[in-house]
Amino acid sequence: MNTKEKILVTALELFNEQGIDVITIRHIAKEMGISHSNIQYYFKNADDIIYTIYAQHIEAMNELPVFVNDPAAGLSILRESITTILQHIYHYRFIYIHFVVITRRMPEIKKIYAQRFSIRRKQLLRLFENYREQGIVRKDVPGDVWESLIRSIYLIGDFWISANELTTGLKGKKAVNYYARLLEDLFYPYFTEKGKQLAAT
Amino acid sequence: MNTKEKILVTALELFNEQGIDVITIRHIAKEMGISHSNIQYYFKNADDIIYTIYAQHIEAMNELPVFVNDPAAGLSILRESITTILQHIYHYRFIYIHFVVITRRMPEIKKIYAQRFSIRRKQLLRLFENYREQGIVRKDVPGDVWESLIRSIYLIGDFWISANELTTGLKGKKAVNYYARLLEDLFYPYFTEKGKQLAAT
DNA sequence: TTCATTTTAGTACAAATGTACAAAAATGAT
DNA sequence: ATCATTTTTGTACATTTGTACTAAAATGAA
Repeated sequence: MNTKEKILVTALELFNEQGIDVITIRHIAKEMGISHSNIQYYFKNADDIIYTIYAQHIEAMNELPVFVNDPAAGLSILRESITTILQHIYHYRFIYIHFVVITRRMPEIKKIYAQRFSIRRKQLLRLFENYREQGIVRKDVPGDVWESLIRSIYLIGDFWISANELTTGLKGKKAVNYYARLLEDLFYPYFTEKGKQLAAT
Repeated sequence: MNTKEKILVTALELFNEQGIDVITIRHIAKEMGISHSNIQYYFKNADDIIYTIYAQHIEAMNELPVFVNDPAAGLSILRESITTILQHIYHYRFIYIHFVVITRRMPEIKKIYAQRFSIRRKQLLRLFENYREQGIVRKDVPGDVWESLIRSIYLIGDFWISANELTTGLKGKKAVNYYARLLEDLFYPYFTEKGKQLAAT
């Protein structure tokens, strides 16, 4: 691992533990045992590091094979997709803790975020349609409500990290599992009898 | 309005507009046209102001007559309660933007938050039970799922402000109405036919 | 009016941060 | 081994912020 990569790893660790309002380039340098000028050689400032880490995260997320939609898609796809995504989010949790502040300082990130949302929204809508056709979820739910559900899923997906720190304070897998379950429970009332049976297995 | 009150009002405005990571005591003083030492006379530091504003907010919230539960409680109670609460949250929106950072710096706030959650949770559980007995919502939903629903409502309630800034960027009443609707839609699949009819009026 | 108290202002200082720059050290191709 | 390039370090400076302290101004009771 070269210096640049080490900086990114150390920065991620410190940001996750203490927050971007506390950690400066000098802290990262001290933690690594190098001079802060050395970090400056690779990154203009702390925001530059944050941006790079965010880009890494988004790239990793975009490459995930989640919500893949084959005609006989089961509920495991939904479940596994949720867990995988939450794991990635947990790994980069500082981003979500400081999401608004980060986007205020770096508006480009907002655009990247909006693109991702748009893609995932369509994926989810298709998956739900698929489930409807398979009789796994109810057919009597208006389109508006599905749209709202997707918004809610996204909102929870983006801020469960913050909610967790505010309340239960779960760590690692426990946190991921707890909030994966919360998201799954959001679907419960949409299941048909068939859906419930499928969900119980 | 005396100086102390003016400080709180000005601070709230600046925090809401620009964030606690940007606004210092000196900014508030400049905005008010007074010396920063004058602010220091009333508040030890910026955190002291934030804490005072938070306490104000919680006090106002605790006095709200929301989720009141009479035997024939209709859906309007739920709806109006949601809107009222979201309005208050919007007024103090900077708190929710910086919630984690604030609680990290002032752990007492976490305790106050936990108390509030516990009270509201019971209120909501009772209201749901009431609705179940009235046949407004379904009786075939496990207790776990109700618990999850409350958690989700709370999570969205605490972070819709952030989500809004990240995406739609709605202002004032438009924001409140949009997210009130989002929360209401969360209930949709729980309604019985009677509930749906009631909701449509 | 006098005088104690409250309120406001001015100033000063240490610490931290972002930033810039020059020099030293390390690296690697020839 | 030489030398250009890359990497790393040390230092310095302006700015901001929290904080403390003193003095001035305003207030109000006697």
